[in-house]
Amino acid sequence: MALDHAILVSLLEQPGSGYELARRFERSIGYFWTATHQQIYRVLKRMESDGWIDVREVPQQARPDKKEYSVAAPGRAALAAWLHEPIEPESVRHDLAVKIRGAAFDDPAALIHEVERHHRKHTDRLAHYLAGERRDFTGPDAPGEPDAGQELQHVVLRGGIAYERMTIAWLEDVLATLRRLAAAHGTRSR
Amino acid sequence: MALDHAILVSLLEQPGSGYELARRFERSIGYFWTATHQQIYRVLKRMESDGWIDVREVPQQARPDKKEYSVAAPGRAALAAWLHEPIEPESVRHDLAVKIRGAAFDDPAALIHEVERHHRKHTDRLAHYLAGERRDFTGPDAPGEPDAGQELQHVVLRGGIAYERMTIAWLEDVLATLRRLAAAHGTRSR
DNA sequence: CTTGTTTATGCAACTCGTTGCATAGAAGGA
DNA sequence: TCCTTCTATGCAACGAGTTGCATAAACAAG
Repeated sequence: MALDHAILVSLLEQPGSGYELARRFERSIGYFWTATHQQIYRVLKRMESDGWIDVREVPQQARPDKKEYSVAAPGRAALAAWLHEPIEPESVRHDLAVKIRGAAFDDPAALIHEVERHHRKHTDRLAHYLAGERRDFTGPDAPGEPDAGQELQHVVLRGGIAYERMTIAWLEDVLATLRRLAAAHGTRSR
Repeated sequence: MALDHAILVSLLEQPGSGYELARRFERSIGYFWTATHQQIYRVLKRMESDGWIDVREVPQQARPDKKEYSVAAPGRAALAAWLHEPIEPESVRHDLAVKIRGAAFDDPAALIHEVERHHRKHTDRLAHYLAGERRDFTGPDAPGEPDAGQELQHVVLRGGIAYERMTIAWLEDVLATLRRLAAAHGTRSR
């Protein structure tokens, strides 16, 4: 049930509306947690009725009004309590690995394009992370003396970068294996 | 909905009961997909009524009878169809990263023990994977001429190994960051 | 002989996540 | 003028995943 807490952290870093949160979940928070706008609105409603967050109606020109949420004291306490609880290391859900093992019962060569597509996506994501890192942390426009929040955001981003680099290298390993199998199969069937 | 397909792959690699599948999901398949026995029994029931898998009652001595499932032709066809569909790269769910960013609004030092605990767990898991790799693929008792299925299982296992190594290195980065922040905080508060 | 462990299967209730759809104001282009 | 896009919020239904509990046969330990 960490979506609650992910939203609380995001609102502590910067108050905002459900819509703004949804966009953050496509970017920075989305590096390690995904959520759709429906999920977010539902959780916001629940947390508001529980008194964890406050709402403020913000009239806007040139666009619809929005509800800006910010964390209230009980929400902060709930987050602190969660931070002190131990959690289990994440459970993995890797569809592509299922496909790779499944390819043994089908045509391994047919997977090559799919794996190449994933390789491109992860390469793009890595470039995006690295651009964000230069912009916010290591580039010339980055703040000179980072505070604790920035240090922690940076170490999480470094995790995302490490993950993408590892994944890209592994996908290249997968591709080499699939191509070797495809070649061997071609030889045998002739 | 890839649990169906993960089960089909596992049953193709080796037919078995719901209980046996649940144990595989704690081991090899569990490297990239998790499932509880309730989930597994429920899906097995559905796939059986859809004609994707066949059941065989197997009487056993010294333990309760079991139902051994194996993949039927329609199940194999369903798996093949899924293999040819493109899938989106996995969505990440990393509670620990939420905690790390949340620590900016609490005490970063309080997270150190939690991160150390995760570090130990991942170190154990890596050792377990490496033992499995030696046993099944690179050790002296491993088969000399691996078939396609074994090659593909090995490349997936190499992915698990790469993931654990990357995670362990990142957790060390996180620990160094937390300790630096804790020391700076201690200095400032004096 | 009772208690605990392993194998083996399952129901019920609940929460979480996904998908499809609906509404609505404002801006910009065809 | 109509169509699309962007901002902004939300409902309803469904499917996936989790948690707690229940049953039962066999064996091992006390």
